Amino acid sequence: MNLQDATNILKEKGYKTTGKRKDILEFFSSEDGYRCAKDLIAYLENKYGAISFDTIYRNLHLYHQLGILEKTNLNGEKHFRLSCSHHHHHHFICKDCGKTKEIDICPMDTAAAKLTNYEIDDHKFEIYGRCPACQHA
Amino acid sequence: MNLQDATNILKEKGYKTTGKRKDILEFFSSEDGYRCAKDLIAYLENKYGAISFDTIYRNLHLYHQLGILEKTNLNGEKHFRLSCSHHHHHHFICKDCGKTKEIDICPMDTAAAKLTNYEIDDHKFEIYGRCPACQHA
DNA sequence: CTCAAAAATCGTAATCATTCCTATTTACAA
DNA sequence: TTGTAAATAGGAATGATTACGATTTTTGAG
Repeated sequence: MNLQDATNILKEKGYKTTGKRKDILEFFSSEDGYRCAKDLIAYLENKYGAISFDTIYRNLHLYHQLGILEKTNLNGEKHFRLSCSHHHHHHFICKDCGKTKEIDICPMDTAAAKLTNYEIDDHKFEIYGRCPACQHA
Repeated sequence: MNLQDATNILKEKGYKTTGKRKDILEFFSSEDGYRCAKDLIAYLENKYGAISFDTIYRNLHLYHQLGILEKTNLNGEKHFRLSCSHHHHHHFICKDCGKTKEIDICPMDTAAAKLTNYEIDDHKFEIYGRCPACQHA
């Protein structure tokens, strides 16, 4: 998922392309890992001086709903990153910097076989720790 | 993990066995799945009329820290269940009733091999959906 | 280009889960 | 039984998120 893809999705679905929406996409493009609302607010306040919570959360939800952002919960706070839509995979997530590394292992195929009669909607496989860079810092 | 195991752990570590602590353990013993602070409060208020948040959260944390309760985050709310300490496994979690089913698959071994130089502290593998009972309700 | 309708944003108040604080009560070891 | 450290009460404070009426902006038709 890149900036252009995301903008196309917005247009296709009939959402308006506003300056703030572009800024939010640019923020997540420039960041490489999971970021929370607070991080985004800091980025936008740097440019605009003040920003409404409504704008922040409405757009985070919209982007998540459109599949543009992935969401996860890190110690009680929602975090987002640009979707990597090319293929299904999971992530190692650094607890210090939020950066991620793709893990191409997905245990769902074998797991689903053991869940006959269960309706499966979603799953999560995440590994938490510290990336090489943060271990040295 | 059963009620007796949990009580023993408390004693061993020098924590006092109070009436409320026993009630909390009984609540989680009687429930079969992930429950949140709100559920616990409802249960205890039924018995005591009122209960301090402090008591609820302090004890939830204590039990989690002692390995008596497992914790997970379900739509921004912390949920707990009695630890199943006999062996390492993961869970299917019903979105409707919170009940769980053990999954004996853990992808960590193969995943860790792909993360040399990464410090791995923790991992989560959860499957979400609806259990057979809730599909019929 | 202009204008109106719909959508988006603003500023702020409200909500909800959780944490924190001080006074009081309780468990339990001596 | 008694002293004391630990636990609880009751409520205020915090922090993330949601809600809402008023205002502004985007966009597309004319």
